[in-house]
Amino acid sequence: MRKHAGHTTLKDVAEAAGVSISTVSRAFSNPERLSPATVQHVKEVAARLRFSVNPVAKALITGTSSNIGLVVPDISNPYMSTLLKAAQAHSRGRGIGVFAADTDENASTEREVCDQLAKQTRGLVLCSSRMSVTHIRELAELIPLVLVNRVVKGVPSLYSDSTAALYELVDELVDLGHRHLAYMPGPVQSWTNKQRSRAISKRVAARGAELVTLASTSPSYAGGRAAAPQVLESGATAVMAFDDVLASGLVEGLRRLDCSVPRDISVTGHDDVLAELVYPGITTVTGQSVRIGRLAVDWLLEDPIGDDSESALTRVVEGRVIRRGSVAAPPSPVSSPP
Amino acid sequence: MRKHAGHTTLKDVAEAAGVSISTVSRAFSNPERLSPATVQHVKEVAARLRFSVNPVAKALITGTSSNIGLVVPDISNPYMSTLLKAAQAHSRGRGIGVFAADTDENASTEREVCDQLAKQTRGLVLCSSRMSVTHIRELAELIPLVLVNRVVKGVPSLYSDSTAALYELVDELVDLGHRHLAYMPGPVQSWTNKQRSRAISKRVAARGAELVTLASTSPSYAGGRAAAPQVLESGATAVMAFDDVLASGLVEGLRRLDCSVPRDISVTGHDDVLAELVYPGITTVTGQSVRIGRLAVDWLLEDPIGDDSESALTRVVEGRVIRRGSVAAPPSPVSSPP
DNA sequence: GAATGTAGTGCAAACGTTTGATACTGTCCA
DNA sequence: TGGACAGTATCAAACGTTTGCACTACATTC
Repeated sequence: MRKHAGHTTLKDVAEAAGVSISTVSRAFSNPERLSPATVQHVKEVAARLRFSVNPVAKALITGTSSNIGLVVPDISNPYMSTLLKAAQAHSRGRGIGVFAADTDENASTEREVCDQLAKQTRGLVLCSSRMSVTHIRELAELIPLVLVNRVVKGVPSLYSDSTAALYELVDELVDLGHRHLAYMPGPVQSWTNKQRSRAISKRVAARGAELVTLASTSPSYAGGRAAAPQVLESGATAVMAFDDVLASGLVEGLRRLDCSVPRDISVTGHDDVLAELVYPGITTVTGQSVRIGRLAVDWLLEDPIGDDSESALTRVVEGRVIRRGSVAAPPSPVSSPP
Repeated sequence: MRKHAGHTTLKDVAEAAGVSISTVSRAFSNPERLSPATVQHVKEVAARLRFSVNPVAKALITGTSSNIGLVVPDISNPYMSTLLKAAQAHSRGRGIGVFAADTDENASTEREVCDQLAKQTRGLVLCSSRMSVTHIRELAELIPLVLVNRVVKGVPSLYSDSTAALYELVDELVDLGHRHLAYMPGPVQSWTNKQRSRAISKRVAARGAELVTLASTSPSYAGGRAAAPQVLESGATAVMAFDDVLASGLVEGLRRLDCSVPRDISVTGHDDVLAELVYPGITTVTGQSVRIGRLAVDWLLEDPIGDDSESALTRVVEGRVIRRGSVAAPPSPVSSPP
């Protein structure tokens, strides 16, 4: 900050321009209350002195800052980095800075980070928060909040609903002849994981097929890869993974076991990130990261004049299926010799 | 921030504890100047009132904040997200928050972002900065800076030097029999790109082989994939890519052209991120993202008592080769029928 | 020609801290 | 008994803004 070099302040500009501090301040924040001539003069002097207002002093006096915080469990997940990039670009367009923080999937780290952020930002976007409902509510008392991909009653919540898309996917798999499906779960604390799991098991049951939920692993590529033996053991002919990261890890793990996707096993992912990077491309559901990133920022910055009814506190974008090459009919059963 | 709820202040605590504001302040910032009894009493009251100091007021008065900024050209590049995570975790351990910003590979966005950040942070880590030397120097006057993977005279610069590792890689390729190598470049403004390009062409020339530098593409997976036809056309039997992202894109692009890695063409990457995710695993050079992230933070936070000699302004970590499955001997030339 | 209105500008308080200077209270020693 | 000296605690100024209020000067109205 300063100390390093004497930043120019309102006072410097005021002296140089021969006006009062308030006048300089108003030249920037409230120019219509000044004569056009004064405004122009002040702005010229300010530009010459390379003045720009000190955001921390401004934040202190106005009680609000031009920064928002964005908290994510894991920024190396491409879904999150895409969302962050979108949110950031969008905010910049509105003169708002984004304070991004990674919590390493850890609820208590998340809490610390949020407390820290709450006092320096105008609001927080919490992505896939791992905190307890209680803590989230508590935080919401302190600072405006938008929850992404999680719903907590009474707190603005924005998520991508992929129920319909997952139904569609299950239907396609069953229609292709799959009778034994598996679900590869994401982080246990994840709200989204519960949603996806529920949607899938509901539809699989409705279609009279069988679903086994695999043991939960690290929500990473390595985690997905490591789960491959477990998948084979389960006897499933199609695996629906929590997200693309797990799905692509699984595909690689299966390959190492000489099991080919989609010939031997079908695999689906979620979020449509990374899914086109691997071979074969993975059939997935869009996660709408870009759109959600922008919407979250907009909502957070919205004037809270809107009604507070429960329905107004939930916003949804719909996911849809993206078909790539990781799904096929199950291998025809080869009767093993008795 | 506040306005939403009445944050408790020093004043509130002071009243509740029956002491002066300064005493409360010192209970936190300078407890040895108070009697132990007072300190304990104040801290109890403060805890009961859930008080914690307002960082913006503190920043204003002390002229320094407990936040640092970290600026990256593209956070979705796994090298950068790994570095960010490391820097952030490390900073948190030291009570420092990290303000992360993505510049979309754009020098002018970067400049804006830095100016904005400069006034609210105690220092900036600029990763693979795309700004001009002039702008960087200008910024360094304003605020403590650490440059990562770029060297500018007079400004603290930290980078991973992979010259030796690249020499080693070139040697291995040539020793395997490759005579026609290609370099797939990264972003043109990238300092690292120049370094890698120079090291490779120097060594290839020294070994009497031929090197063609491909046209530069978007530094993304899609960019690498799209360059595959150009690679085939070049006649090279081994391609050294700027980084793993490009390398893995290229492998996929080649596969789509029915060209197998490493049977038909050898490919190497750089940074050791993503390189194990794809098939085949890509032979690469470590980028030391985690170590660099931590070192950068440490350096930025160091008391600047050290000498300012030129040598003290450069810190280096060495890259080393990681061998995976993407390198082999060139295919034996099949004489086409006349 | 006095009263009123209005546009432009300045004064000073406030935001929540930190911190050097200062005041208070004992204790100890001469 | 008085003075010196710690050890504690308070006072008040400062950081760089914003903003309600007051003030000036001039134009307009009666």
